[in-house]
Amino acid sequence: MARRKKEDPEIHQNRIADAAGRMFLEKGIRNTTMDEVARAAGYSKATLYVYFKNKEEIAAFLTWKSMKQFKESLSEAVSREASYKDRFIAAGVALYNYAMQYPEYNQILLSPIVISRDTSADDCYSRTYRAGEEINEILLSCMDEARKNGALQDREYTVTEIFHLWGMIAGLVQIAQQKRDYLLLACGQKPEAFFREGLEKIYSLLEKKEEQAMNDTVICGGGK
Amino acid sequence: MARRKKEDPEIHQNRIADAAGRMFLEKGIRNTTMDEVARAAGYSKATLYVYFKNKEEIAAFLTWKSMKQFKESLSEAVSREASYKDRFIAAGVALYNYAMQYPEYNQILLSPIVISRDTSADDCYSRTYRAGEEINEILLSCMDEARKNGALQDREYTVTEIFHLWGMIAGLVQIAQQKRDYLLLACGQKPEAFFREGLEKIYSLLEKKEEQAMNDTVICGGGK
Amino acid sequence: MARRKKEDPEIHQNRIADAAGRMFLEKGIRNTTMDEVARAAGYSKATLYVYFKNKEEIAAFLTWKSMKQFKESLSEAVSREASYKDRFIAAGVALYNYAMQYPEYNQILLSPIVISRDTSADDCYSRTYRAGEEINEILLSCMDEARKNGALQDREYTVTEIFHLWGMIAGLVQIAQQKRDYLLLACGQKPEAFFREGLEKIYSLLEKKEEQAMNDTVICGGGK
Amino acid sequence: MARRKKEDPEIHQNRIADAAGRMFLEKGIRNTTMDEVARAAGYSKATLYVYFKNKEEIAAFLTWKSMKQFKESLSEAVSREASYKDRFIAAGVALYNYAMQYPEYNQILLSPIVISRDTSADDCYSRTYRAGEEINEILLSCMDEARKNGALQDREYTVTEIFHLWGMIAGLVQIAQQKRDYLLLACGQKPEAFFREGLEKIYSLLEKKEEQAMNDTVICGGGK
DNA sequence: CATGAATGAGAGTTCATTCAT
DNA sequence: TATGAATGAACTCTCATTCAT
Repeated sequence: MARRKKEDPEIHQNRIADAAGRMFLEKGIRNTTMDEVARAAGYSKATLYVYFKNKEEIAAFLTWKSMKQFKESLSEAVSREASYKDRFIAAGVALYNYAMQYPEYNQILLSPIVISRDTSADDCYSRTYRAGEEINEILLSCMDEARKNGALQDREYTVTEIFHLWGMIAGLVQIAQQKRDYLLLACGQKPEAFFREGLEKIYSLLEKKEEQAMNDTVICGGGK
Repeated sequence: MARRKKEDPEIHQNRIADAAGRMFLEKGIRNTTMDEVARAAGYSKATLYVYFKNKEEIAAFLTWKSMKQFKESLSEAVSREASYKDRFIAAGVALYNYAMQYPEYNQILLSPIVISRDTSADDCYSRTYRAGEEINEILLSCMDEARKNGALQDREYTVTEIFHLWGMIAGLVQIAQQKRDYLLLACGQKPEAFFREGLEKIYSLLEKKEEQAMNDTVICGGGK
Repeated sequence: MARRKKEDPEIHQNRIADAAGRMFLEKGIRNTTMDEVARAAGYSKATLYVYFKNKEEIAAFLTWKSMKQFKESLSEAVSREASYKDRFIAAGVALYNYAMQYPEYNQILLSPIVISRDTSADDCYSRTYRAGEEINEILLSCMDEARKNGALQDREYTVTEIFHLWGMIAGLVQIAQQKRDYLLLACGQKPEAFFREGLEKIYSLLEKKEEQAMNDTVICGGGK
Repeated sequence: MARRKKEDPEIHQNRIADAAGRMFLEKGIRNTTMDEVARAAGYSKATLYVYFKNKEEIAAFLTWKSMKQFKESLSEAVSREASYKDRFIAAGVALYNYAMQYPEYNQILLSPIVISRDTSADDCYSRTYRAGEEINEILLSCMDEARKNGALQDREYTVTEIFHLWGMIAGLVQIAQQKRDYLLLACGQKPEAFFREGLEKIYSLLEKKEEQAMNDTVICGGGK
């Protein structure tokens, strides 16, 4: 009873963020006014400013929450699949799904990072940052395990490499998402297929050479 | 005579766009007000709206111009280099440089394309679209030539593949650009180096390799 | 035609100020919202901020205008009356009437002066300041003339003295105005009569009186 | 017991009022928020409203307390001095000092009185009102005594006259206080000296003077 | 009694865009 | 064509005050 105080704020924050999230998805962040958020959340506008510094912070909060969700779906994905390749694909697909579900938060995550020197800070920017680190951890350990089991080329996988892979995959997602109509018109290809094929190519960069031997040519031929 | 009338407006458009371009680079598009653009261009604010439908169109116009510039640096890049690998690298670097110079226009190019069914239209969206197609042509013919000369795997290169490559590269650029500070801190790596390494990896996907020759089927079979 | 630009702003300023003035009189400055002013003036709120920096500036503008009005009624008052005593009384009554008509602006005038070092400035604070100086001039020259004509004690009248008189009179006005109800209840006296009597007392301080002559010198001499 | 209950709230009221008083002096009434008062007093904001109807009432309470203080310094002043003139001057100076110390409460006292018909009421407005009456008493009896001792003109001194004097003096104080900078710049005169001189002039209105005697009567007689 | 929480209301400001001339 | 002027529509922020517990 007495210790409800620590939870209360979160309830309201979530209620507001939920409403904002709905509006943001529906109309986009920029086209959603704080008045609309307030109305949708059932609070007064002033109350919004009690729980969030401003509109950007609501978006940042939702970004963080969406990232947490993504992290979970990612770790679920990599632990669900048996083969290492399937894990890789599942991870990529998780990113793809995330970007499709929350395009705007994904955009925010792709914009310049605010590096918080203060690791003890607990604002949503810091949380987002830390969530990013956790995602890196998941991927790193996943690849390391694969390497040890002989599934991947036998070298140390570094954050740099993670970022290489991540960047490439995110780039594919971006094309699949943003150029969806063009892909359909110009190549007759659905974004999922486009992404999937690209993802396989990226995976081939990691594969051990012997087994890697015989694929590829057909892929693209068959892709269409 | 008739031509003269068509040209006059362009002078003003360019004058406005130049001024806007300077401001946009300096302060970013969103943080530049139409007042500032008007002042910098030496016109009244209302006049801006005579030559451009709105602020977004000014950005679109500048995006198109920057894209033209990029197209030229790209075709220069691929024609300058002797080896096909160098051409590939040069093309990637051209994109990298472009994104560094005009991050905001690059962002715009990465956002959803407005497909103009009306190919005869002459607004800057259509022009941008057509410029995009020309860039695709350049890359396609470049790769085709390489293939014919035996530098690349011997298969038909499609727009899809171009987009795969393009997406991956753009993804690397994005990371290099947006996560610059993080890369320096977490991996001690400069963005150029990060990008360069990733670019080489992507190139390796294209390289002719005896062993690599005959695979794929598997992927495609399992992939879908 | 071409030179209408210098006048236009004034028209709107006045229109806004008029509307604001009406509202201010009706509900008081503090209880009048900018939205109400905008509505009453027939402009949008944003337009208000085109012509006035903020609410305070509207009040300052109206204060200045009311002061100009007062200056005129004052100079009319002193030029209308034949005897010097009547002039003095008329001047006091002018202040009384002013304070009754515009209590809030009078309050503003009684609050600390913003001394503008920049005499070339043309904001309404500077104008108010200059109008104050002009009022001082009127009173000074009026008293000087009276002195020369033998109606007042034969000594130099200084700004300090003007302020002494002014302060006393303003003090009476304030009591008459603010303590109106109390005066009626406790002394059964109407504010006008109360003020009038006090004013006569103050005037007696100036009157030439053989005996008073040297008395005063001492006061002033001994005062410091 | 019954008394105890009456006293407890006062403790809190005083604690709050003290804190508010400190803030008010430091930042002015308007610029002090209830949050600040609450923080300074060590209560929650809502608790402020348990002990005071609203912010204005806190100011009114402090005004009353400051007035009590003034009443004491006034009665001390008039009883301390031997000569009646000195008493008069001391009374004026007491007001001057009060206004300098508590400009905002002084302003409040100069604003329209809330006449409480209900003399049994015990809110701070009534208390302030009664304190005002007591001050009037002090001044009246003081002047009456002076008259009886032949120091002042031999006539009945009324509340009206007290208010005349009071108004004039308060007017001088106001000028000395609010126009301080102007006086220094335009007349090179310090506010204290300015006030002192004016005060002496006002005193001269009361002095016994054979010739002045009947002059005054007429004025007052004619005034009504 | 004490208070955490919520809020109505309004100030101030910004800006892209429109419109009459 | 060019533009001065006006404005709708926000966002951001602040605060006194209320109310349920």
